[in-house]
Amino acid sequence: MFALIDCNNFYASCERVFRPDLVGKPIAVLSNNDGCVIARSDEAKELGIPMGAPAFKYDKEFKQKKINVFSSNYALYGDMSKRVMGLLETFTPDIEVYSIDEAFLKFEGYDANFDLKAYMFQIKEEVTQATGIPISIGLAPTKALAKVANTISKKFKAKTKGVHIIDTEEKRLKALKWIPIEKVWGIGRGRQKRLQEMGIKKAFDFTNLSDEWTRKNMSVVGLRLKRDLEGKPSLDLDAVIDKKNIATTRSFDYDYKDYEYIKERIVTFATSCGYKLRKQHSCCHAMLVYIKTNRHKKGELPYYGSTVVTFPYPTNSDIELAKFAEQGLQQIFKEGYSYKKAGVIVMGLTPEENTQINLFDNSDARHKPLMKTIDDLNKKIGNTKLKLASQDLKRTWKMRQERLSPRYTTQIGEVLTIKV
DNA sequence: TCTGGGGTCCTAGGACCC
DNA sequence: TCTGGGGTCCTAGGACCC
Repeated sequence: MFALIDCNNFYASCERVFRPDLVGKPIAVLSNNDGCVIARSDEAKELGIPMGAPAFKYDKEFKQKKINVFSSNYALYGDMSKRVMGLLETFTPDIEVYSIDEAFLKFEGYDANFDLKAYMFQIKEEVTQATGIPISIGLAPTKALAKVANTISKKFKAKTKGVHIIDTEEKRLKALKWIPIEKVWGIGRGRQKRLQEMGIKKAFDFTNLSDEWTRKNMSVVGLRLKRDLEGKPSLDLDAVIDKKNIATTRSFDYDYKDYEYIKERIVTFATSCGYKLRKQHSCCHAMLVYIKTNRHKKGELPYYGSTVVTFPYPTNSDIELAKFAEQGLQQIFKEGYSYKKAGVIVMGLTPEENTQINLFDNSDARHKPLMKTIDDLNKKIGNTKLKLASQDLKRTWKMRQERLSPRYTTQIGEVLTIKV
């Protein structure tokens, strides 16, 4: 059996852990730059705050409805996630951390007499008790069905108490006849449209299609999904492996035309990728650089420029990455446009140790100890105090975060103080 | 003025190999 | 007239996820 465990309204719940006065009150969490709503508590959902709502359009409503609004606090969410996942690992060795707030657990070889249902409730209680984060659990013979079960557990919270199990054919059919096709894991906008045109409304209708049709029109991905929904396990736990791509991309606070400004941003994104690469002991062979104009602005010409720079050698040195990033930018930058967003994605990742030595062109060997020194120093004296000369020294990761909560669990200066 | 960021997998087609 | 058969690797683009 597979369990899909997911944290309820995760970011909003994290904010609530250290603010018990907010229990029962509406909470909304904003994206980077305080752009739009990316998480809501149940209360905020009931007040009609939609997912993705642009913050500047909803400011009045936030005030009127007394919604507690927060900037995203990834230091807090990341740490809370680690705590939850760490606890889940104590219940089974077979676990796949699927996202910051979700994990699949696999239960294999349990005795028929073993009460998995009671075990699920035990997990739920222990996690909530130890972290303060409420969770929901779906348990079923396949991953896709566990996802369905999880949806049901949340939709009918009063009845399920946050745990739903699909362990009989009857329950499977009931679930599939209930769940709308667009709510099924793996059915996005494109496939939903096609299926609905064919009159398919529920997951159950989808499972009635032939394997041949599904394979032909939805590739093996669709077919695996269909089998999984039929209760024939076709998706297994994915091993946790190092990332294959690493990206740093940001929207700017305003639109910018100036090459020097964009260059500084791109270089900073490249060094951020370098840091993430070194952290997982990888080098990269190539880098995609892109810039784009503001798609929401009317009357201005839209432009999207992107290019892939391949390197003669793999590297994770900020200095070299910055150089390649600038080369890429020069290829795509066009005067006269106002840019709103840019990004750097490093690709072709290889392990740091066994990089191939090239006869003529190699990463500067001196950079390795230099980068280590920089990383260590930054760790000691504060995040990204030490920078490349091509970065702006005054700029401290310019992001609007006007309603940021304290980093309660990762900064000693920001832990809760108790007054006696 | 203000609209997020970071990933994965699959397929088709081209280039190239023996 | 008739023009093999089987691979690999890479890239771009699509679809999807949280």
